[in-house]
Amino acid sequence: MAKLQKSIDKRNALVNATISLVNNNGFHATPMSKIAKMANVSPATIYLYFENKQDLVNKVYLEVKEAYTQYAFQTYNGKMEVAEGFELIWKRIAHFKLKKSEEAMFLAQCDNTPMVDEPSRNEGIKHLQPLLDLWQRGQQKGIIKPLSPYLLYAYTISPISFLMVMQQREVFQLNENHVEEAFQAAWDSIKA
Amino acid sequence: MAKLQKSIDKRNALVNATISLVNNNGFHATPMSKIAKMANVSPATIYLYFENKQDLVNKVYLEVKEAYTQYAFQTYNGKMEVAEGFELIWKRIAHFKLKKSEEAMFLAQCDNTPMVDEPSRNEGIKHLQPLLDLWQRGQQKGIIKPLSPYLLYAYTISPISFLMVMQQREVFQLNENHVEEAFQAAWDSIKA
DNA sequence: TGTTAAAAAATGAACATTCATTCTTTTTTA
DNA sequence: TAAAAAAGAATGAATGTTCATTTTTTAACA
Repeated sequence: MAKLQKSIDKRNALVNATISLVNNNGFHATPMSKIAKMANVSPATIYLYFENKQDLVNKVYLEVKEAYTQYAFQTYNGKMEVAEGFELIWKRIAHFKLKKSEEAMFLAQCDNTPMVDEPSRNEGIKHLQPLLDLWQRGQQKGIIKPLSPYLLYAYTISPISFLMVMQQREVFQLNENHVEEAFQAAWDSIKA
Repeated sequence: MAKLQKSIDKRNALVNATISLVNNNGFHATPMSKIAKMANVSPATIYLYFENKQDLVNKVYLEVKEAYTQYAFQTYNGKMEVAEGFELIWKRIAHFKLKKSEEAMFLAQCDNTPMVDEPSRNEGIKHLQPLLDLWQRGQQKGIIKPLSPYLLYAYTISPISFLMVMQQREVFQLNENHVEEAFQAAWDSIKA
């Protein structure tokens, strides 16, 4: 009786407040009290939804990562042609990073600092498996250069992260042409 | 008479302790007391060398950034051929990021979080000017594609940052072949 | 259907701790 | 020996977390 009626809205508010505050002030300057205030909730309430601050940030990280890969692979299926699949995924990733920049920014911070703990970070890595599988398939068919997946990732995905940061800092405004150019550069650098 | 006899060794120890602790624990879990302890110094002594914690991290950031670009442009001069100059700089940057991974890691953290303040971040950006000049020269000569410097940076430099992180996490061991491959991919993606 | 009591959720204040910074004293340097 | 540098203890503010209490929800029963 009466289990799990905790408000999903309240939880979402906490997650969003965490993302926003960490993006703007950094993890070090984001006290629980501020998160609570922005979510219109008492500080104590956070502890009904999360064990502690570390658990909160871990969970937010994993959920955002999940949303990210969910978005990236949404319209992809394993039977597509390699080139077609890669273009699809690449553009979905680019779209996510540029349109959902709050989430992408948060991920960048998590991926470049020890603010999430090791287990959660390892968990987060697994989500990109479909892309790794696609690359492997491409390599077997001789469509993609026989390089380590880390190199493939470096050439194709990591540039988008940089562009996202520049975009976010309003130092550079990307348009559709840029995206197409960037995709071509990415594809050219890994196609056999 | 007796000005500036403050020990440069002590200052260096503080800088190095900051880099190491921030890399391993994050800014949020790096108290002044720990920095002092690792540098074999009293907490109060830090305030003889730096105004406060923010000033400390700003200065460390700028000094590491300085060392980075110093290293990157060490053997470059503005009269080199564009292709030659680019290869030189690119490889120096790669070398720095992979060999001096402590410093590179620290920069990555600073560049992806609000832990350094806005003025210092802007100051840090200026240091890459010689590379931007080289690109402009290359574009005038028709050697380099007419793309925004942000795109050029994204295609050529930012992949190394990703590889550095993977290297650091011991998830992937780069060798000389990888570096050569990565350079070729970078150059191919921007040459006209 | 309306009442009620137990359970869950939520809260604000309180707590212990940690932290950045400063104060006072001692040590080192010139 | 005077001035700078360094140290350690002290301070006050801030922070993560918990506690005691109130409010809301749920569901059994009249």
